[in-house]
Amino acid sequence: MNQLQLAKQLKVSCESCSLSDLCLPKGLSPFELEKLDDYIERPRKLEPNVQIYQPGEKFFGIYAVRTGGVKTYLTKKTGEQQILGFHLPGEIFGLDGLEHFAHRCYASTMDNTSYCVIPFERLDELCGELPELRRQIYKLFGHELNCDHAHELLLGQQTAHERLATFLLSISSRFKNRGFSPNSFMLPMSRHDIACYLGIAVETVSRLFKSFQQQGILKINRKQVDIQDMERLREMVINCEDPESF
Amino acid sequence: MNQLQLAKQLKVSCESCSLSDLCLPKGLSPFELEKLDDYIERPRKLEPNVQIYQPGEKFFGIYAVRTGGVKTYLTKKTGEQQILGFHLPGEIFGLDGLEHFAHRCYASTMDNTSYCVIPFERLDELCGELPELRRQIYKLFGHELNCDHAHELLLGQQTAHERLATFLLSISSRFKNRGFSPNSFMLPMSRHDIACYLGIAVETVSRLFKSFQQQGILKINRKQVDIQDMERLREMVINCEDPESF
DNA sequence: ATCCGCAAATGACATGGGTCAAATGTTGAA
DNA sequence: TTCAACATTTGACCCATGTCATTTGCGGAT
Repeated sequence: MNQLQLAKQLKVSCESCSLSDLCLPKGLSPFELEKLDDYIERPRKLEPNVQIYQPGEKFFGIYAVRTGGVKTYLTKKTGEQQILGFHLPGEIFGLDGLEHFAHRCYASTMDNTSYCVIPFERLDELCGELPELRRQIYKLFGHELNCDHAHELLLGQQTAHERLATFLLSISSRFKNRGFSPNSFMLPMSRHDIACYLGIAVETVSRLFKSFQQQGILKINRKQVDIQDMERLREMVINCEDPESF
Repeated sequence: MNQLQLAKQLKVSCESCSLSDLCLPKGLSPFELEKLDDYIERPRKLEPNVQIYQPGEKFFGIYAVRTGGVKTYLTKKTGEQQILGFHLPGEIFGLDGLEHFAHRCYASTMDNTSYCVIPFERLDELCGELPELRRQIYKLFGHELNCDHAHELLLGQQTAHERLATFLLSISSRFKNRGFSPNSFMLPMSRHDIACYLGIAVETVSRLFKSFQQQGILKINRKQVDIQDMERLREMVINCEDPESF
């Protein structure tokens, strides 16, 4: 096998990627997809708890998670962090770099993780030619914004148990969308990260998991979650927003 | 004066708008500006507490505040709202509609307010031709996202007095950017709205204003704020983020 | 001016969830 | 297998804020 063939094999192909209908290429025509495909870097692999970027670092492109999980977060000088989002396979991150073409937050892996990088300059050039790609970018962007808005509602107005319920429903529906069971899944993040995302203390997360379990709403063993009463979980969250849609 | 001249006079001109260096057109060439200008609707005027859009409503375009002030918010079924952002003259809102081409949150005036609407379909067409306009849009997107991230940090990790200090610094620097005094300004929103934005109770806002005043940090009379010790205010907020840049 | 209605401030009290400390699990390295 | 380091759980205590009730103040209408 010569170099060329090898390179071709190694090259990531969006078309063949099992996540392509969840990721950026969703809705693009084969022609458009091929053009985009040429630009995407081969997946990178990282171990758990490795930093991908930090504030001030140059923005190169949009990241797409293939396997594992990534968290994005800000920190206070005193060290506390606020996790902004968890990014599961098929989801993207890195848009925080768009304002100044430099990142504003941190991104780290939570697990063994592989991801693609879509170089932004190339993507932007393509956007000039492909209206459908532009639309896809807008959608992606609007989705990020709406996720952040839902997170603000959670942080500003929900009680601790509402927050945890909202969180579980969100993870559940994201697994479901990806074809996995919505009732039984493995959380990719630590208790500490959950607490940090929800703006509550780790101890509170522990106590709430115990309480949910005692009420027969779920079974939990380390990171394995089994939702036993989805309806009760939904009743705990009474926003005007439909959590399914985030 | 014939109809045509009248129409031309009424037509809003970005070029002549005093806010143009804060708003979308910032950084566009005169040629690009003129093309964009043709599409922008004349400013609309509304009284205080009028709803501009609500969840589910079709997304027509990006809104730019000319005078007054606008708040965007989500609500829980129980009625509590979470204010997502305050939008002052020269600032934009409405990007929550990008995901599904329908809005996901509410937008209401807080004051007598006038605003422009930039029809999105036209804007998008122009984006195909004008790379510099695309870049401007990305910057806008990124800025919105970063503002929301800072808000999440505030809601998740800051104490009540840190929140109020952060809020005052943000408003102050936004007035400053617009050429007004950073030390003396009129808040366009009610105590209730401040509380709702900060995720705390109205009563807490009252008490904190009193406490800040007793400490000689500021003077406050209804909506008139005079910051007397900006440094102390800054010391109260110890994030890794520079609040000036939001 | 006076009155009305709403916004803001104030006081008294209650509590959700934070903090601290200790115990218990879990994992990975040697 | 054992140990060390770290994650998670549990318990006891308490404080920053929320809640509720009342008062005060302002601004618009008459």
